[in-house]
Amino acid sequence: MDDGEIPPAEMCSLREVLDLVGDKWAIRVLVHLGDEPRRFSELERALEGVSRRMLSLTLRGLERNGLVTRTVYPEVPPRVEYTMTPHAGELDAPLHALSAWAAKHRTQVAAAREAYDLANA
Amino acid sequence: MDDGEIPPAEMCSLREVLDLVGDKWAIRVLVHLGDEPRRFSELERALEGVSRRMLSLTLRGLERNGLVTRTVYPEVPPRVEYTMTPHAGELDAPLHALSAWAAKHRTQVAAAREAYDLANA
DNA sequence: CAGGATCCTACTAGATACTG
DNA sequence: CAGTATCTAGTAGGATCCTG
Repeated sequence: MDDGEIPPAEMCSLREVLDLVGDKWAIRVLVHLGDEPRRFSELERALEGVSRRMLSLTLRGLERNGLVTRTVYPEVPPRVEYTMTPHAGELDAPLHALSAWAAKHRTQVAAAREAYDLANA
Repeated sequence: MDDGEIPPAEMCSLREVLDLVGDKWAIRVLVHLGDEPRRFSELERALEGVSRRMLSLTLRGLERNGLVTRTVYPEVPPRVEYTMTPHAGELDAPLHALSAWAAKHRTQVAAAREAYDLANA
């Protein structure tokens, strides 16, 4: 038995990451944060389709898990800036690897889907 | 502006992968499949907590997207075996990278969460 | 053995309105 | 500006029963 596969011990790690950034908006938020601080309304405009509520919840989750820093400036009108933490920055490489996989296999996946749907019409 | 971050073009790739394996059971199924063919009941026992329904739906989804092959042996009682496709096999490395990140940052994430919860008690 | 069909519930997320 | 609160529709998922 060759053992190139993922041992059960890593499973929980995998689930942990997905619980952190697997939902609909978390990754988009992180990607759009990049290394520049962004304001709430900037993100709201950039992430087309996100509701205020979901953006708020997503940011709170990311902040809670230490992936995003929230800074409030005591001005009028209020200004709040969100920044990626170094932890989140290190997620960049793994995410690249994932998206590379997707790019490479996109057509095959699409073809498989079409074939499947055709067969089960 | 240095540009180590993920360009928007990769965003959709990322979402695609997550749509493929981001749900509760897909990755666990893939991991447990490894390179050995597995039967439905094997998976059902191995993935503690999965319902028949969800295992069935998950497998169908993976099959539809070309990540899993389903083979029916015309025997009595019936035997069905599931196998990872090569495409899915190549997902291994990216997933490793992700779980490595989780392993490395687990304690910090946990600490961040505790701190956050404490602050917002 | 390997599921499909059905029912029912609990959480998710959108829309809208209001506040510091 | 940067959110929170409330209400509601849609969906994911568990339990149960049935079939080739």
